[in-house]
Amino acid sequence: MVTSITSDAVRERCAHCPGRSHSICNVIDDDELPILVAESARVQVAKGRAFIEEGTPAHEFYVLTEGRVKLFNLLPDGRRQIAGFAECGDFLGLAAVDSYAFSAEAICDVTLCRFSHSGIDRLTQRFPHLEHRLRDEASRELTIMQRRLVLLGRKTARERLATFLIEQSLPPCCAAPDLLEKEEKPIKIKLLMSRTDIADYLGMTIETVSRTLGVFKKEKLITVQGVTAVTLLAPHRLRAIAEGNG
Amino acid sequence: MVTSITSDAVRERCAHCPGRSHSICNVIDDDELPILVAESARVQVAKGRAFIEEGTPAHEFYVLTEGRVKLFNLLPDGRRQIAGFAECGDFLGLAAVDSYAFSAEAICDVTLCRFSHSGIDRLTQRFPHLEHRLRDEASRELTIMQRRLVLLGRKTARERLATFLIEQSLPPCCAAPDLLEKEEKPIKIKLLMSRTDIADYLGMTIETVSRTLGVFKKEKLITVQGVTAVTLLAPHRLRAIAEGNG
DNA sequence: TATCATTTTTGATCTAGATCAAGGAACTTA
DNA sequence: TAAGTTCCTTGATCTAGATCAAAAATGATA
Repeated sequence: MVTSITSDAVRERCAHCPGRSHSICNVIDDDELPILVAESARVQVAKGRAFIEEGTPAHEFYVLTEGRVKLFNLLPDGRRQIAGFAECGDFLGLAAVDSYAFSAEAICDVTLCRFSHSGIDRLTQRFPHLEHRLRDEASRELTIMQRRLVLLGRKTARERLATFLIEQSLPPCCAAPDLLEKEEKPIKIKLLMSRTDIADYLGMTIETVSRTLGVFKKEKLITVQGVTAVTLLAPHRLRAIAEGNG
Repeated sequence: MVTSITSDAVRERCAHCPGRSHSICNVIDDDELPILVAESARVQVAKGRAFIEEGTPAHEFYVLTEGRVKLFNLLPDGRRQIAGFAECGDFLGLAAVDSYAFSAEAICDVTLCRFSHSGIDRLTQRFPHLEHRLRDEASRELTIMQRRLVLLGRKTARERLATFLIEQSLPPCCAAPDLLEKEEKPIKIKLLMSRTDIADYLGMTIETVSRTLGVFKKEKLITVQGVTAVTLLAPHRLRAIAEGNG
């Protein structure tokens, strides 16, 4: 009786999980969810807390189910490069050979599902297509990385910020700015990260981020409400700038 | 009789393949090589020829078995970011969702094994651990990407070039500069790519590459014979510079 | 509601690295 | 061996973005 209740509760956990549809979990049928649940643990991480540290042995994967997380690397003197902002459904931990190649810190209060490597091994044994799904996930990340290299290596501050704004305007799981509709209504976005985070993500300083936003404002490309709310007035022009035209 | 000869010849092809031990092929037993061969085609690409073009539908993977390849992205106005230089044993094509996220061009005459996606699907069906091996390969690439983001986003020209020289001094398949012996004898390396390629890899200009090499020469960190031969006189100092100290 | 702390914006100045412009080397071709 | 080509180095100058320094806005605390 008790186990049955638990099992139901546990299935609920996945069934209602906001990450379910986008995450790797979407290759597991509903009726097999208990197996998934058995191999995972729900974890809460408070805003500002790091839960993966670069260089430590990688024994776990995470599926982000609620909140946002920043992934980053540090140089010995404190210079920081943010590799990305993970959101609901994202799979964390692929960028690791024996130890993690990055650190992860919660931007707000966060919920994750933690899987041990051995747990994932058991799951891939049981659900062979999960392994393929993981490869897909890795491929997706690699394509994102390619674009990021171009951004950091070859784009101007203006182009970087435009790219960032466009990225932020895209729905989760759609990481391809080019493949988007050309409709021209303003897009409201909420920046959930600080200017410092934006700067460290784009490889620039907070001052340049601030100034460039100022320029966009003057050019009527955006309006800013408060600090975190931005409206993209001319998404297609921003997209052009992001791609190196404009 | 003929088929038997072919089969032998074909097995030879893999058995003596310089990429065999490092590439994904190393998860296939010798006696199963014919299956691998049946799904692959040997391809030759002449120096300077591109064989993967960013944005085109991704239907194939490649294993590089001889020569070197540059992987890159272009902006519409011609700015170029080289994501990496592939070498013997490297697996190409993971950074693709439906279409390739990068272009690939032979730096010298090159030999590759081409696999169709469907061929790889058949192989992973037959050899389930191959799928895991592909994921590993992707993970390895992702860790390299992390380091590259730091380089492009946060390192100085000096640090970038030091990183590059150290990278080039590492044996193929060892992509972790930190994990290396501290021995201090000079290391001779051969740069197989042009200054332009180096610049586009490091996110700088050829002039800065040239000047920074000049600085390293003056500081007795390196000597240069001709254009392509470089001797690292003080690898550990270069390593320190690469990591952001020095 | 006032005070303090933090974050962001704005301004003034500086500089690493880009750009522009010649020279040199090194490779090709005849 | 000479004459192009192409690639690399070196020098002079410029500039995008960094750094330094306040002011303004936002948010937290009491």
